Amino acid sequence: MITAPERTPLARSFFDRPVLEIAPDLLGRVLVRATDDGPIELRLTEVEAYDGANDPGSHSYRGRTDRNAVMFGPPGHTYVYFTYGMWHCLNLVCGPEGKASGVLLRAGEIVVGADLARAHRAASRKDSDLAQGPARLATALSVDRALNGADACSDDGGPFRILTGTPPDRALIRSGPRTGVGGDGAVHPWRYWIADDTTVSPYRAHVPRKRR
DNA sequence: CTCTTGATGCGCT
DNA sequence: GCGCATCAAGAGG
Repeated sequence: MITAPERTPLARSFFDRPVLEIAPDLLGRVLVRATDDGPIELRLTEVEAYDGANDPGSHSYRGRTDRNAVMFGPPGHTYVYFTYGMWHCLNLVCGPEGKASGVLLRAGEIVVGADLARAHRAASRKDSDLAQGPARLATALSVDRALNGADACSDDGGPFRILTGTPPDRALIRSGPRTGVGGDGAVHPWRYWIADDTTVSPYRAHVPRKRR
């Protein structure tokens, strides 16, 4: 069978590189989420890099725990965590193995299965809102912790695949501080997005929560 | 459009 | 206990 080049799955070696190379290179790639009701395909428009070794913003900064264990495993797998008491966020583990780095998938454009995504995202009205933000993205794709550690680089019928897609012109790639990351982690411009794309989430600086 | 706030579970110190 | 890689609704401009 003939496979279009943009439909070629990314090899695991794609993720076995320094995370700061991988993160901008993920823009324009297509994440395929196979659900029981059918596929949902997401063109990535916004990501953030987390580098466990030197990065106080990373979940793996203080070493391995039960929660972040998959970040220390082989690249090309998912890392799903639960936050703010009600949301999930989806990351891709990057190599080299042992570095515990990863990329948070922050936003994208639903290119296939918008009806399925909308069913998961009852609050959304506009198509551009469906995956505009990390927890919205995970909700639209029906991702929770049951999918933590899934292999996204095998074609054995698992819940995820990642296709080559059509990366944007390098001139359209922007970078800046990561959303919601404070402290020493705020200095790194490790958020990457596609310029002028309506599915990119609005930037919010880190704000310590007030006591009540 | 922007800004504020409540909702909520749990990992970590 | 504190604080989080957040979202959605509501108020105000």
